[in-house]
Amino acid sequence: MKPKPSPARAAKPAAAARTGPITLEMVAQAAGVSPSTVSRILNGTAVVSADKKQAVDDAIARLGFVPNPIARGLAGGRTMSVGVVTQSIDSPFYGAALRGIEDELDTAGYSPLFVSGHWNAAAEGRCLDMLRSRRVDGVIVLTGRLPDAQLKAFARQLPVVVTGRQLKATNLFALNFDNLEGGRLATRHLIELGHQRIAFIAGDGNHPDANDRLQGYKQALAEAGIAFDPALVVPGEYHEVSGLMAINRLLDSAQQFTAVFAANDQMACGAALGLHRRSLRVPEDVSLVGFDDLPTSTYAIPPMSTVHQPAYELGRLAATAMRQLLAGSAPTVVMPAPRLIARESSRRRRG
Amino acid sequence: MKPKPSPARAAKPAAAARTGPITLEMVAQAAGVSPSTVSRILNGTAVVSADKKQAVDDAIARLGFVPNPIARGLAGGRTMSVGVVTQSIDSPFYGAALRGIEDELDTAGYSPLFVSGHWNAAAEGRCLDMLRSRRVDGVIVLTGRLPDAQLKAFARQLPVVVTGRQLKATNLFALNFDNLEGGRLATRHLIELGHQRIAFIAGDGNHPDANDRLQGYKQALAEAGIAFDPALVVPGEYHEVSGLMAINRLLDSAQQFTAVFAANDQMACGAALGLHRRSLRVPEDVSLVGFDDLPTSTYAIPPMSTVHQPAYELGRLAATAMRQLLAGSAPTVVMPAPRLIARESSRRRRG
DNA sequence: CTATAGTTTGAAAGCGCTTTCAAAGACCGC
DNA sequence: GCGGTCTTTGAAAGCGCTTTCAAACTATAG
Repeated sequence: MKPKPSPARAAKPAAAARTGPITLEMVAQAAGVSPSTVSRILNGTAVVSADKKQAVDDAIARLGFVPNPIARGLAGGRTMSVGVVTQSIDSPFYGAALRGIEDELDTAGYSPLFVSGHWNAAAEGRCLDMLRSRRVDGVIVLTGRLPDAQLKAFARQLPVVVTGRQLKATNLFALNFDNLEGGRLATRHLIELGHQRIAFIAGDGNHPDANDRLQGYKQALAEAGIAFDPALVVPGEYHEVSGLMAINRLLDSAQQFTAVFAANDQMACGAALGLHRRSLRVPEDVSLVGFDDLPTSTYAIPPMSTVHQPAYELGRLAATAMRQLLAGSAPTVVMPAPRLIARESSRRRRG
Repeated sequence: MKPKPSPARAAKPAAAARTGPITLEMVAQAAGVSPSTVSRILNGTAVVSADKKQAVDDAIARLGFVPNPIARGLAGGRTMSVGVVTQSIDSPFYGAALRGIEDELDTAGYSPLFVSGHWNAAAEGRCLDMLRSRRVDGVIVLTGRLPDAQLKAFARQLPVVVTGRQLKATNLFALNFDNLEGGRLATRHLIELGHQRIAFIAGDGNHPDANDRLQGYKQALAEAGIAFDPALVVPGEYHEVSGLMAINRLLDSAQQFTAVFAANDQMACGAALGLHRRSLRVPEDVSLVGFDDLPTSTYAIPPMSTVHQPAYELGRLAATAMRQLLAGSAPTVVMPAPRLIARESSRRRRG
C-alpha cells in the first residue's frame, strides 16, 4: 500500500537510531511520506490527500512531534515570536501590560520576547537590533523614548505596535491612552469635592504622557474658572521618592492647598508618606488623587483615588493589534476611555 | 594579494546583490576568506593568522555584520538564550529577580526568554517544553510548583538553576533563601520589642517557603519560651486581600495580640489596611512585620518593618550560576543571609 | 485513444551558521 | 634538499524546516 521509501531516504542511517527530539523527517518516515508533505500538512500550504494526512497526523501524535521553531525561523522566515520592548521588566505598571501581551499572544501560538529599554533611546535601539537579529515577526514597543522617526523607519522592516504615542505609518499601529482626559478627570473630581487650591505633582518631563496629564489638569482648572497657579505645580520623576520630595517642597514653599493630584500612583504614594510625616492626614487635611490605578493602590492607606489605566487591557490590545498586523489586516482595536476610581484618599473639602 | 574566490563561490549570484541583513558569507567574501574562517574568528574556535583576522574584523565593522542567533542555534546547538520560568510576569517580588537575571545574562551576551508558569505545575511543564523547543541553552526556574523529580529529569537534558528549593542533582543548581531564619528574625524582632502575643499570617501552604517561615516563627517563640498558640496563626495566600481577610478573622476571633507577622509584604499591606479599617493604629496599637522587602514597602504608611529578601541579587546569582553551569564549571554562588529591616511599623509594646 | 490541463507528491535547494575533514603551507632536522 | 610534523585554511556536510520545481498521476476533452 504505502509507497516504499525512496532509496536515497532509505540509505540514510535510520532516523530512529538518533536520540533527542523528534524531527519532521522522522515523522515523514514513520508516515511513509516525504518531508515536504509533512510540512505542507503542518502549515496547510497545499492540499494533501485525506489518507496521507491521516497517516501523518497519526505519526505526529504517536511520536509526539513538535516542530522546531528555530529551524522554522531559519527556513521560513517566521519565528512565531514577537519582540516586546518594555522599559523596565519590574515596573508595576507595565508588568500588567506584559501579562496582557503574554496572554493574548499565547492564544495565537506566538511567544513574546521581552527586553528592557530602560527609558533610554540608545538602549531601546539596541533592543530593536537584538530583536531583529533574533528574527522576531513583529515588535511591540511600550512607550519609551525612541524618536518617532526611528520607529517609523523600523516599521518598514517589521510590523510595529507602539503604545503611548500618536503616530501613523504603514505597518505601524499606535495605541494611545487619553492622558489629557485622565488628568482632567482627576482634577475635576477634586474640584467637584470643593477643592480650589489643587497642587499638581508632575511626571517626568521626558514622557509625553506626563505633559498630557498636566494639560488635563490645566484644562479642568480653566473649565471651572480657577486660575492656574504655577507655584502649585512641582516636578517629579514618576518614582515614590520624587513624590515624597515634591510634597516636601510644596509644604516648605508655604503654598496653601487642600488637595494634591499626582501624575502617577507611585508619586502619590510617596506624597502620602510625606504628608504623613508632616502629620497631615489624608483625606481629612489633604485630598490626594493618583494616576494609573496600580494594583497596590487599592491597598494603600487610605485606599487611593486614582485614574484607572487599563494596563492589562493595554497589553492585550497591543498584542491583538500585532496579530492583525501580522495577518495583514488593519488593526481595529481601540483604547478604553479613562475612568476615575474614587476611593478614600479624596473627600469633600472641609468647611 | 587576496586569493581569488574559489570558482564555486564565485559562481553563486553575487551576495552583494541580495538585500536584507548581512550574512557571514558576505563578510567572508568581503574579507577574501572562507566562511569557515569567519566563523572561527567569531567563536574563537581556532587560531587564525593575524592578517586574516584583521581583514575579517574590518569587514565585519564595515558591513555592520551581526551573527544570526537563529542560524547559530540550528547549526551549533547553542542559541545564546536561556529560558526563565517565572510564575507571574507582573509579580512585584519576582520582577526584581527578572531584572537581576536580565542584567547578568546581558553582560555575558545571553538573552533571557521569560515565560510564566502561573504557579501551576502543568503550565510550568508546558513552559519547559516550549523553552526546549526553542532550543534555549539552559533554564532558570523561579520557585514554582513543579515536582522536584521532574526538574531533575529535565536537568538531564539542559542545565537548570532553580530557586526556592533544596535540591541536588548533576547539571542542576538550587539557590535557596533561608526562609526559616528569616521567619525567626522577624519574630525575634517583635519579641525583643516586648511582644508576647504575636499573630502570624501564613503564606500559601503550597509554597515550601511559606512553611519555612512558619517554622521560623515557631522556633523564635520556642527560643523565647513563649508557648505557640495555634489560634494566633491564620492562613493567607500571599496576596493583599488575603492579608486583609486574615486580619479580620483574627480580630473577629477575639484573640488578644499586640503584634502581627505576615509571611509576605503583600499580606502585611492588606493587614495594615484591615487594621486601619478597625481603627487600630500601626504601630501604636499593633506592631506589624512583613517579609520580602518589596520596593513599595519603604513607602507604605507607616514604612514597613520587614525581612529583606534580595530579589534582584537572587536573579543575578541565579544567572551567574547558569553561566557557570553553561561553562561547565560547578556554580560557586551563595545566597546572602536574611536581614531584618526595622522601619516604622513595629515598635516597643506599650505598658 | 491520444493530447491537454489539473492535481498530488517527492527531490532538492536553500535559510545562515558550525564543524569535520582533508589539503596546502610552514618549519624542522638530517 | 627531502621526508615528516604542525599549523592554517577551505570545501562540504549538515542542523530541521520551507518552498520551488518537476515528475507522476488523474481527469477531461477532442
